[in-house]
Amino acid sequence: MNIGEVATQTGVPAKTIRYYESVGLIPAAARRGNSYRSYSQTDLHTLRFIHRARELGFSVAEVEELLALWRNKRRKSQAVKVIALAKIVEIERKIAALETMKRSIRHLTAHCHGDTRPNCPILDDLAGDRV
Amino acid sequence: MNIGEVATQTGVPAKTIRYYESVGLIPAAARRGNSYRSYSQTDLHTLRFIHRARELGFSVAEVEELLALWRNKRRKSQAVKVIALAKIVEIERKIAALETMKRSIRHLTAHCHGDTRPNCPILDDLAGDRV
DNA sequence: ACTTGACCTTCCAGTGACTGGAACCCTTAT
DNA sequence: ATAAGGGTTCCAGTCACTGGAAGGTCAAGT
Repeated sequence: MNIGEVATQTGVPAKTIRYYESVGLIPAAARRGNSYRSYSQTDLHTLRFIHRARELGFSVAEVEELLALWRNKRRKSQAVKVIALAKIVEIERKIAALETMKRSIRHLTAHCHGDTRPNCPILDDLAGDRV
Repeated sequence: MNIGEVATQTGVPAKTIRYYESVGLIPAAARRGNSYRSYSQTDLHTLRFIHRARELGFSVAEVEELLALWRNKRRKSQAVKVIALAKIVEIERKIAALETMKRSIRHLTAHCHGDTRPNCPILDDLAGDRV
């Protein structure tokens, strides 16, 4: 299977597949006629795994770990769960930071008239001119 | 005032201040004795504004807009509010995406024993082997 | 006077995870 | 024969810094 077809089948853009190969996340693809990359069903499967893990917020480095675990039939499910739980914590921290930002901005906008006059508490606050 | 002092006073690292200058977010600083950058109270004020805006999640490009608005005494508060409200929407979208990831991972971890055995529903799911 | 250490300078490279684009090759259908 | 639509490589750009090298400057202590 050519890279384009793999891209549509897995949702991973061709460019990204080549990128994954270049950084060693996936092994170098087999080549047909000395130029085109050729992919097997196993490759497809791997790419889908990667795609899904990336969607869940795992970094490429983490996906590498997960892939290794996936391939290792003697793995401990513990190892996988540790990574997943750590990711939840990380996501929660990001959400908390975003919530804080949102609250602050919302608070600011609540006091801004948003009309054609120049007076603006948002700018005043950013400038440190607390009223 | 030297760049180091400005850094401690504003919370913006010296390196970052130079970077801001290099990308034109702040004007080139005055120089003392033909080498050290020298900052005024106005510069401090601007850097604090930038710092706070960045903390709230505004991109450097957006901070540039906000700075221009701040300096423009004939601005309309509308313009500022539009930027702020758009940022809230953006943050909400990010939060929603993170919540989705979190829910998915939490769901997966709930079914993983996390012990020394290899069986792991997390990997099964990533691989697309839905049970 | 000399040295030490803290500060400053510039410039280049690296981060993460792609993405765009140029320049070129290959295949297939018309 | 040619055009469209694949594929290939490699380099540069994104965003917002950050690290590090190599060197200049300054104030204080010996």
